[in-house]
Amino acid sequence: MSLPRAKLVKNFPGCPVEATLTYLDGKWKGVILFHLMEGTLRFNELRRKLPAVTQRMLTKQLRELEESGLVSRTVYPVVPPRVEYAMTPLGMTLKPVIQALAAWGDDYVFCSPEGRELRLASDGLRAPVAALEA
Amino acid sequence: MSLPRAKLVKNFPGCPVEATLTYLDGKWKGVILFHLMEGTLRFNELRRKLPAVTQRMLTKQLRELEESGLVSRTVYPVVPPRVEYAMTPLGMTLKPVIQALAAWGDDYVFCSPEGRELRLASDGLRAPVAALEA
DNA sequence: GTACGTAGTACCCAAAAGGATACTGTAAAA
DNA sequence: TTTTACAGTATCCTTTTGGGTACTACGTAC
Repeated sequence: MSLPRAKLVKNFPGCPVEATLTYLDGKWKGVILFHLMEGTLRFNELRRKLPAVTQRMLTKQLRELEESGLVSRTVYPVVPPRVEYAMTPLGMTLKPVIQALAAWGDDYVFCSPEGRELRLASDGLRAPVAALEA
Repeated sequence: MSLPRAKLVKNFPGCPVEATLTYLDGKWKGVILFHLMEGTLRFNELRRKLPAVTQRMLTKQLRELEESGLVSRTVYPVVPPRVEYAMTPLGMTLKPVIQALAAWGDDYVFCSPEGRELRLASDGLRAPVAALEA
């Protein structure tokens, strides 16, 4: 739950930024939304796209997204169970936001060769393009 | 530090979104960036804009932003001390992201009248049609 | 008859994030 | 002379977050 963060939103201007961040908060929400933007996925399909997430965590994040109304959860009463996650229309309105986040990440964030660290394109800001080609 | 989050970024596609989020993480970074986007501020000026933040927290968040290279810190060796915080050119590249976050927050997030809760515009989406067309 | 895939829960624990409070030193103002 | 403003640190404590492991039920495939 992100209520602690939410609680103080009204205390300052600039809050729309924090307000949005409140809903994107949690280690996996970003990726989940990113993937669901491209289409409905079943629980384990999603899980396979996020090799590092545990079942518990995925469930938790999905529940939070569902509670926010950004993602819908449809249970088909069959056996074996079939549960589908999809963006709601409201969730879809986040598309420009997700795209902006993805674009900036693409341009300015590097995973170091070892893949264990993040780096920003810090040197004086030559073109983002150069950063990408490199 | 957001390294735990960073550590797994390379483990999945969609990571540019998470990567960006990594740098925006922390309860106050969003607002701080929002305010600094509009101009340089001294420590206590910033503090007055964020009535709810403690000194310790503000310092911490600013240090992290500085370490990321998004914000610069300039100390004038006078007494009483004068320290100015400003966006770096790299930080400025976040402007579209911050704007996207702010726009979505403005359109879809409400603080309840009592100001203690966040709500999303959930009812079927009468809101900004333009956002949907995009 | 055993294992597999489905979509989860329950329980416990470690780490990280956030917060409260008190303290620093100097100079100018009241 | 006491207070105020400045920009922080240091210490301790609580809350939140995230993760590990084990467990469920059901039906099908081997």
